[in-house]
Amino acid sequence: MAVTIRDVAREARVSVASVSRALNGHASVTEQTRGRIADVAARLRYVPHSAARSLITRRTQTIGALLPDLYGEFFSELIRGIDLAARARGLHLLVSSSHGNANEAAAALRSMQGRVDGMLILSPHVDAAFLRANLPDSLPAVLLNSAAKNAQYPVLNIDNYGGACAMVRHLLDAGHTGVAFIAGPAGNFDAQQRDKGYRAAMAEHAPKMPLNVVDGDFSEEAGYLAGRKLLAQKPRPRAVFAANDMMAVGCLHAFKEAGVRVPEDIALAGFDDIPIARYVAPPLSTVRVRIVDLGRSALERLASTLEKPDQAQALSVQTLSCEIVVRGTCGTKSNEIKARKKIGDQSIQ
Amino acid sequence: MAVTIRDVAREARVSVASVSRALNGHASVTEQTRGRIADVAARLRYVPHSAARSLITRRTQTIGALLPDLYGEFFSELIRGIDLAARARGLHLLVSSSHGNANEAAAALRSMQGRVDGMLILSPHVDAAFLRANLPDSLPAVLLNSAAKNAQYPVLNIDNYGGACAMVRHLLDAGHTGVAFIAGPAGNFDAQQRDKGYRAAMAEHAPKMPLNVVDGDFSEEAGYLAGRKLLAQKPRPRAVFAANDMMAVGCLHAFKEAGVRVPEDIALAGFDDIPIARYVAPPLSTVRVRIVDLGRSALERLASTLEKPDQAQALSVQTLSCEIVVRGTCGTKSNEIKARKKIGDQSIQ
DNA sequence: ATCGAAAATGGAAACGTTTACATTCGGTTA
DNA sequence: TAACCGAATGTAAACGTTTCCATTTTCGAT
Repeated sequence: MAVTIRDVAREARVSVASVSRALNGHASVTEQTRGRIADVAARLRYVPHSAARSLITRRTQTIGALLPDLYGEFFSELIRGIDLAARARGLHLLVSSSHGNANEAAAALRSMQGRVDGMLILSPHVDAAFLRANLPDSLPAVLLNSAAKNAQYPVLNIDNYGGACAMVRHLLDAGHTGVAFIAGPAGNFDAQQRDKGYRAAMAEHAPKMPLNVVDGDFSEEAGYLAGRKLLAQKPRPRAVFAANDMMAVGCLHAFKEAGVRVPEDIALAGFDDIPIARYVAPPLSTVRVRIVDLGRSALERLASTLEKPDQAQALSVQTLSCEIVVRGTCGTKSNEIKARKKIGDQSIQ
Repeated sequence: MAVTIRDVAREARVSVASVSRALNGHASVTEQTRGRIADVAARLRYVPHSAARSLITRRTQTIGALLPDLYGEFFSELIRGIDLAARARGLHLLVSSSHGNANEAAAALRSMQGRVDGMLILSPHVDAAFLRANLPDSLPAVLLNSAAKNAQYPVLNIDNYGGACAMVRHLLDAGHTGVAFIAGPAGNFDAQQRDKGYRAAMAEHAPKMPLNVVDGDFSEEAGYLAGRKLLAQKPRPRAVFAANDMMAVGCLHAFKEAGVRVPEDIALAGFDDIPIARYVAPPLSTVRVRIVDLGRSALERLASTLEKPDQAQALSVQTLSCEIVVRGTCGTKSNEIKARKKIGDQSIQ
């Protein structure tokens, strides 16, 4: 049925070994025979059977991406970044969402076993114990936005802390005396780091102001509710920093609904710079995360680990910088394009 | 190194054949031995080597998705739908974007050869000739939003035509005497169908009104330029229907910039219902496409073809219905949630 | 008890590669 | 010319499964 290496060998009057060598660019095969073999292979439309090849080489040329979900612009961009880098290296990409559920994640991890040369794992929930239980030691992996620094895997994080600091500081610099914070879900690593950034910046630049944190869970709905709660506070906050953009958008709706002007009455800022941020009215000031770069870097990190497996460099934690984007909601005069401020180190430790 | 079926067999004091049968749920293996084997396998953390299995079964349990790009909410949602259905069936998902380039698409197709049991191909550009040249006959595939109805593959389309008709009719019913249309890129199948829908609806419901089509390419920028062009027309159009939401958003900016009120002075509508549509001011009326369902249906179609390969049902063209979503920009009083109107057949032909 | 059929199990081939090792073949050197 | 050497090519083992077929076991019927 399908044409195999044997067919090519027979047709080209050589052994299968020569075909293999010729097609894989090994040395020690005459230019002439190589040419003949290539011709025959092309004519027969020969495509090596990848399973057979993987069986003997123990390589699949595929990397797996385990995501908590596939919903929303964040994952879309992340996958795009990963795909970009993967294609540049001739690697295939096997994606799987785990729906947040730990059991499903474990199952996904197990079923990817043997199908991939390495894993990219993005899950705010995975801890070292989970990985030890479900990832064989032999399978290289890179963790994204993970708290598991104790693990034996390289970790790639967003500079949530630095970004939050910078935005809070920007709001304070703009003259807003009090800055409230809408927090993210409790167990989420990103949310925790942003919260820490808020607290640190307040402590440093407005030590006398009380902290003002209301709960949230990264959803638009939670942002809306938080917005209403903030409006009900007796001395109304002058500025609000939401732990992500979707909550900021919900909060903005609450403010509009109540007839509160943004940014005149209350300044507002988010985190992530999702596309929607540019389109709400007024456009949302936020902290930009270069998600595509996150995906790309993660894949490149993994790929280099794959190429030289015994490199100790793998064990470090890298942090990707963010930048604040000033648009309409935070009450600074500056224009969106000009007022970007680079923050954060490219890499820590 | 890795534990193989042999290790399990030795440990359980049976032959490899029995292990294989036990683990694959074949009949004719005692409940007792099955149990013992399962225990040993679990204890040893045995995971079958998928390449070895694929080699002999000629199945990979993986389907490939070829996309023109991974940019934007459309693909994100599509992948989500595909992943949802794939996981439900225990299939893996290999994604690859081709960057629109035909050569790259061909390369991607070739390199997926043998790694997948079937392909989902979304590309407004692929035609029958391309497929014949790059897809082996033996590889099942489902085409999405493709014009290639002459091909030997099942096709799944969005009801672009019906959706456009319905929206134009809605605008006319709302009392807007003239409806202009911002077209999409010339070679794009979706764009063509939406254009046809516009013309058909105009011909049927406003036969005396002249057609009014300006060029576009699905980008926000093109929408903005088209908006300015439309404002410059001597009898200014009363309503504008953009072939997709991004152009509608750009158009909206042009209108706002010129101080033209929407929907009082000009009504506006888009197509796709991307998330941003809800957040612009006023919220954009549009035609909703249930992208997740498109992905899900495509995968299920492919999976059923995989299960019974010789079914003739494969060759039909299926069309997924759209619904119009009335929000703020089209000058109807109705509320977003209530005013959805189901249109289009679930399936044609 | 014996037989036979059915059920359970085992042996070994096959899947399509890569690669270590063996062989052949020119050509160069003593 | 003999001996040798390196390059080119061939042979066959190995990778880890599944499955066909053969063999053994079980068990009910005679």
